[in-house]
Amino acid sequence: MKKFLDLITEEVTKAFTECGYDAKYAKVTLSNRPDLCEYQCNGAMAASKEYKKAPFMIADDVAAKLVTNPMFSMAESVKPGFLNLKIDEAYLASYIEKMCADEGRFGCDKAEHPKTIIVDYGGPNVAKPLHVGHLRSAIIGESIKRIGKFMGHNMIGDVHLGDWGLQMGLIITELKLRKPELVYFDEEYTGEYPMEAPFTIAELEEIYPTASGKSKVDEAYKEAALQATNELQQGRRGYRALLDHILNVSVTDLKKNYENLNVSFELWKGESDAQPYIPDMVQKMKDDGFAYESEGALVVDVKEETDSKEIPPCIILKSDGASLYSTTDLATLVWRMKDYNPDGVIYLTDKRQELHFIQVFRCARKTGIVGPNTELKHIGFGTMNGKDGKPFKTRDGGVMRLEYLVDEINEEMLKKITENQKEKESLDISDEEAKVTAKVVALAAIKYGDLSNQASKDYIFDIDRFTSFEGNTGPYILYTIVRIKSILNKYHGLGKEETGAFIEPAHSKSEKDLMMELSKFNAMMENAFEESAPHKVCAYIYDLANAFNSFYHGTKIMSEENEQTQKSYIRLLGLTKAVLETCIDVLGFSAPDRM
RNA sequence: GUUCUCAUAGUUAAAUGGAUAUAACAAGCGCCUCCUAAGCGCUAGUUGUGGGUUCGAUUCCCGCUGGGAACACCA
Repeated sequence: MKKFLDLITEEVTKAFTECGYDAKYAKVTLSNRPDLCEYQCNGAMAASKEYKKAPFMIADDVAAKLVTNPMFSMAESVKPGFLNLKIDEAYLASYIEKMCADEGRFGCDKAEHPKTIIVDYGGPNVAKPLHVGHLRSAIIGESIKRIGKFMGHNMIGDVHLGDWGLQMGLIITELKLRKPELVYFDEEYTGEYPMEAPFTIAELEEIYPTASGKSKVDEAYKEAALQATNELQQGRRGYRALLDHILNVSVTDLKKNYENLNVSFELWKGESDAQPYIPDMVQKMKDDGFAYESEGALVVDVKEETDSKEIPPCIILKSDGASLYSTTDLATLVWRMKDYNPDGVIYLTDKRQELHFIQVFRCARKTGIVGPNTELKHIGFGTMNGKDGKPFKTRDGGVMRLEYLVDEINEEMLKKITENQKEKESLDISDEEAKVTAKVVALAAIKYGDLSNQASKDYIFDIDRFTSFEGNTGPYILYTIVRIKSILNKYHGLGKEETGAFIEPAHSKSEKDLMMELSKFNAMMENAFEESAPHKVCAYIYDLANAFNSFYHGTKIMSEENEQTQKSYIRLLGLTKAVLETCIDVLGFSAPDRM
């Protein structure tokens, strides 16, 4: 279905060319003066130079053509050369009606040429609990993935576990110290290893920081850990078996935590999955003459003529021959290209890693790991700060576990719902329902609070503000949906049906405003996908919720006497609800029935 | 030191080069015999600084000031 703005642009373009002006000046935009008009075209001012004519004369010409067009209820030229347009109510209603009929899509067509895009987000380390630093990657990545899916693309989310390197050696070393009798440490052992892990997730979460702490003060301990890491990488059987256990135990726990955030991954690959590809990749880089030795390390030059800053070479192997971050990321690209040949790979990390990705991307292109048809994109997000503007910490200054943060918001929300329940006893919400609802609303508060900001910017995670639930918040959006559900339930509860319903031209200003917002849906979603910008979806549903609440305030739907008009209202409500629900779904949260 | 990035109301955030810069929170005022007042309406208040490009700049370019960040063997 064509975008509303495009339909308008087509008509305006016709008018421009009929008057003898170039089509390129017929650029229509949403009005930034809603008091004067709904859409505007400023092309006359730009055209005045070429045609050596006063801008308002050009605008006058075009306006004269558009006045008689049934698409517009108003087309006027305003000095110095603005062309102001208002949409005809009947035309708008017919567009909204088409949106209603387009079930599930609401006028937003799927991509003609679906792309395969891998989204690399999450990035948790095994054996370590998720902390607030993982929140943004998970939330933003999940939303970008869902927006892409809605647009019809083949989006593949990969959690990209941090499951390689010294941390594994540390855990093995500490475990050996505590339980030397385990068969994993017996080099003579050739039998099957036990199915059950020799530790729980709670123990694992304690073992790692303990080991990490010891390695910093105990040189011999650190040496042992490095040795264990090396043996693991060489493929020592018992250690590989332990790695599998660590992975299993961790992943089970991680899945549970991500599930609570309504975040899921198609792939649970990790850094360790890239290791088998490293030797061949490195050899090829050497053979092709890209990789050379510099200061003891193996590097690939990635600087370009046009760089305004120094881009250091991409390090492929450390002086001691070991691989590192960039090696793993490059090797990961090797298997991603081999297994999926994606049209794009999107990485979500903290924006401080920007240079790393510039190096990796350039290196991947230069060495031919990634061809010219695959787009590599790094979305660097800003830091989640506390109220003081500094990185988010617990009250005693530690790193806050994600679970605790979520629990805290859940509790706040439950309090709020219980209070509301006391005020409106007619709602009759059970304790059980309140609990479930609290979780749903809390998640919306957290996600909307994050996603409504531009990803690249730092933002302030203010629990007090997010739990106050007024204004531009997730709960406000949910509340709007709940209101609509409530009316629809009442309507259907009376045994009424919408058969034969169609959208009537708006009966009021607020109803027209609501329709105008709805008409922007397809263009908004397309734009949000192209720019990987979930905050645009947030801005849209906020506007839409506002438009609905104004309409709701001024229109008594259940007491409307004209049956056909009431049906039209109900149909409009149904569309509003569906669009809002579609939007919050791509943002990664959902609405309760009551709150 | 070099480079990048950000700077908008008391606060938190918006704005493909367009008219009178948009909201929310906080402040003040009003609206529940009416579909959930977690709502609606109203009042007051902002583009760090100096230049430039343009008919027109929050937006593009250059300088300054002030925050944040990155700068080869951590991830």
